[in-house]
Amino acid sequence: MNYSKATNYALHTMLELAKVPDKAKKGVQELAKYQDISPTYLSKILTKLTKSGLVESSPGALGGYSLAKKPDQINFLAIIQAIEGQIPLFKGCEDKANSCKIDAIMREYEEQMEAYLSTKTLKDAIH
Amino acid sequence: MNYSKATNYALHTMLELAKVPDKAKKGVQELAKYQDISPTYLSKILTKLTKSGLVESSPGALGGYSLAKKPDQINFLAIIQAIEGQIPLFKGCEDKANSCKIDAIMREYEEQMEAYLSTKTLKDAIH
DNA sequence: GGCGGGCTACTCGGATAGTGTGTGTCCGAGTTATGGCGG
DNA sequence: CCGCCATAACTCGGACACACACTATCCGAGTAGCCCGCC
Repeated sequence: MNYSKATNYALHTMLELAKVPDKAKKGVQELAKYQDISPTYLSKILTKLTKSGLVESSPGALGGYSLAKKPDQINFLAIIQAIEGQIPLFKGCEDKANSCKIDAIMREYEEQMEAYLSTKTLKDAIH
Repeated sequence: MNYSKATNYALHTMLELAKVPDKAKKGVQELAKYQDISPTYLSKILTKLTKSGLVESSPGALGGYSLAKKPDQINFLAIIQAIEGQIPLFKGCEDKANSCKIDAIMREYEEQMEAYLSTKTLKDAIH
């Protein structure tokens, strides 16, 4: 139970994109070199971020990626869920109906965590 | 990123042990049948719980497992960490020193989660 | 000088391994209550 | 009737397959800017 490396890469990549002024484009090569990973792998991560509507891609020469929204409108939860998926972090006992208190506690726990991550935006990460 | 099935089994097993009055013993066979898993596998889970000091085992005939403490003294965090280990759920950038704001946010997030799970005990799960 | 085609740099997406972890099973060893046997 | 011993039931721990997700790479396809040559 821990977040994948891809989530870490995604957060740092988003932070890099947030640092440049006003949605400027950055190429995968440059972003990958910053974190010492292969550009091809980072490309797959960026694809997920694009499909989630967090970044925008410009194909062709001089292309690259840029933020789709302003840094203060992108929260951590959206980034994490874009990579990890929206799977619940605890699969309770589906069969034994609703009498299971454990499920209730874990579900409440999950909601609280999502609420916390929703309040943290990229703007908070740029000091 | 989600909790393993073993954690789910562990929580339900602990809950079963908490339901019987005053630290009564229960065999692995009985506990396993309750969740439709093999007794051998559940035995491995109970071994981890024993090493963490959450349950006590009685070898020999008529042996079994029982809670080591009272239900209101066993919180969810202890059970989860006994199974999952105490690994941090987010490995930040160790090399790039302390300037990384992402690490700070995620560390704070982790602390808040542990604080929440510490307040929930087995007693809360028995209604 | 203007226009079009090839070139290049970049993203996009799928296919494909390697690797590690979680899941589950099997087997032998150690431990203790129970029942039987002999004294 | 009492004590010793074999047996059974259970836990304990390691070793071992198997499946799946994560990680990472490679390759082909598509797209857009740039340069060169032709008209």
